[in-house]
Amino acid sequence: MANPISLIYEELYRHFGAQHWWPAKTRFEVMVGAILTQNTNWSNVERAINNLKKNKSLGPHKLRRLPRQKLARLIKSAGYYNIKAKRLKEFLKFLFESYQGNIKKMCLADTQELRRQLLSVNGIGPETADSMLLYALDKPVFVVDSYTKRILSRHRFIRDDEDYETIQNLFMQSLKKDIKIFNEFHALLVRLGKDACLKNKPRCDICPLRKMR
DNA sequence: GACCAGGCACATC
DNA sequence: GATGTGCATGGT
Repeated sequence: MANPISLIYEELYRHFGAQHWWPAKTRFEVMVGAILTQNTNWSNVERAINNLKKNKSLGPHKLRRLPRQKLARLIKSAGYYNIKAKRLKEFLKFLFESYQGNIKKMCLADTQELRRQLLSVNGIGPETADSMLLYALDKPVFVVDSYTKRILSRHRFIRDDEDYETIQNLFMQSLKKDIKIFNEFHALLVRLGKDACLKNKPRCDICPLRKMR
């Protein structure tokens, strides 16, 4: 298991410790959060989620009944609120048409089939689909996000224009197919990415990965 | 006031 | 098929 990718994992885990992701109570809350967090700071998403909870709307049936305009108002803090309200409605339409609004049924489906279905929903791209699969449905899929790309390309493990699937395959072929590791690793990469040291500089002297350059 | 944040779809060339 | 643009709030 001594490949560069698993060494990165071990180094980040040693440095930051467990991240306890995804910060949500239910599978449905994870899926809603996955759409709301698109290109948006998590603290803004939390306000939106809390508004949905206060309004007692954070469940498949309740959210489906909520008018789109009302939904948009409640999730305003998450930014792009009109488009995200539309995307949530598209997702709910899929959830009810394919699984009768029942997430347990969704869990029973084949991973690759589910991924293909999620990607066919307008507003759900690879990162959102994979976040749902891993963090809501416990499927062994690695989530690639902008931090993952940036960190790996800064450290010269990938080209900076490498595509999603290639990066995902790199992780999935280098690691044990274990949802706990996939969960923790992605969260650790986000944790590292949030560190100021990597933001606007190609290198940083306190980066826990500096030895691996 | 500029810049950024746990993307994605769509237009245009 | 690559590249550009709209979507929008709240923190630094």
